Amino acid sequence: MKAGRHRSFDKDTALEQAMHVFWANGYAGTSLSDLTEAMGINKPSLYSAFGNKEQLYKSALSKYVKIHGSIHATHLHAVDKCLKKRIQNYLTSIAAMITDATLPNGCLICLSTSEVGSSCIPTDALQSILQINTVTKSSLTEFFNNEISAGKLASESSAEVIADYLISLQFGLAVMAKNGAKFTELKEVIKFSIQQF
Amino acid sequence: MKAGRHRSFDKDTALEQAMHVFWANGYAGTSLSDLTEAMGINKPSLYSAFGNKEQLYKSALSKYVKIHGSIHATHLHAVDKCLKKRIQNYLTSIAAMITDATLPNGCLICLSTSEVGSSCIPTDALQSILQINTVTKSSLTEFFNNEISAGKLASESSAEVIADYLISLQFGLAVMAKNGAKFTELKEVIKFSIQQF
DNA sequence: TCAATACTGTACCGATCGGTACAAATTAAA
DNA sequence: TTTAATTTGTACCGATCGGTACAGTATTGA
Repeated sequence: MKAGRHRSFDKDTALEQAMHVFWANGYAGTSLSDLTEAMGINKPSLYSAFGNKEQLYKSALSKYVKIHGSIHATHLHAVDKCLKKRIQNYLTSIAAMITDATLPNGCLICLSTSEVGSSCIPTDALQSILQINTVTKSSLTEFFNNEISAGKLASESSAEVIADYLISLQFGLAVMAKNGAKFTELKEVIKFSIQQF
Repeated sequence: MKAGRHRSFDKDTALEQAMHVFWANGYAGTSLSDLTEAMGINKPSLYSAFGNKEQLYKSALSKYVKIHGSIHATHLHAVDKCLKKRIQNYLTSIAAMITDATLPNGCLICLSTSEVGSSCIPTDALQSILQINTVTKSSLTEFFNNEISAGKLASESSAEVIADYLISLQFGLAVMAKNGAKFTELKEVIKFSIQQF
């Protein structure tokens, strides 16, 4: 056990609370007071545990990807279902999350991407955002290439384009959720949007 | 002619420059210094001509809808083309704008909608944003209902759902543009996304 | 018991935030 | 030529921004 006074808060739950604040307000719209209030700690504790606002933001992005970003892809790999149904379940899983009443509306990655190019986003944070989107695109592209190879998807469009289509849909649904769209409405949109498959 | 010193700047071009700043940085990410610098005026001039930051923002939103929001719908009503082609042209027109190198990336309405729910957006501005999206949805719904009545669109989904689908696509493409997507990439996505029609 | 170590709370830092008071400057009407 | 009206630039307002110095308080190991 290390010497010295113990941290009086749980670092992981504090990070989760910070993530929720960024998720609701964006990077530019979040102040340190917003963060410390939600995390239940004061500024020196925040800075000693997480660095600064930008580093906390990057940590929050990572946590978001781990907790709320990666789960949906499991629906894509449910081998017993047809491709169309798997994509529908994938998108529906996202739609459920971005309209979940116990969470902020929308998607943190979509919101962060919307802030790309804003003069308020520090360079390092910007790189994190672009990196996350790059990973998403390449894993979706790989997925669709595998489906094409397996003969489960025949399209004039490349796997890359179809990946872009899915990502566009995710982003679009997330903004719709910000606008107050309900889960049932998004499910209807999803049903309509997957007729190509 | 009214008495008193004349305004030394053109109110309309100043508003247009303010619109570009909000378009690039969002409401929370835009400071008065950003605005006055871009507009080439100082704060008292800004306040006397436009009220305050929030009112200037609402004026910028209106101007955006007028200049960059309403034009695309003309493609939907080109009677000589089939519905699918008209929708493609509509979306392509949007894609061209949100990737136009002479303008900020993305779409101001999409960005504003992403900021809905953030604690930084004043209530009045929020109402403006929601109102714009409501108008878009109802006009698209009306459009699709007319197409259905004219026998040019047969779908299991209602006009409302199809309208939501188009809006979701617009939002999604706009966020893709923020992420650095090129016009040619978005055109491919659009081609894939309109196969239902 | 006593250093050494690590976290907490208070109180502050300079910079910037949105917004304005006020005087100088410019204009049209009297 | 004066008067009234309007805009301009400067210089400022209190509040909040992100960030930190420092003293006090726990805690462990010696």
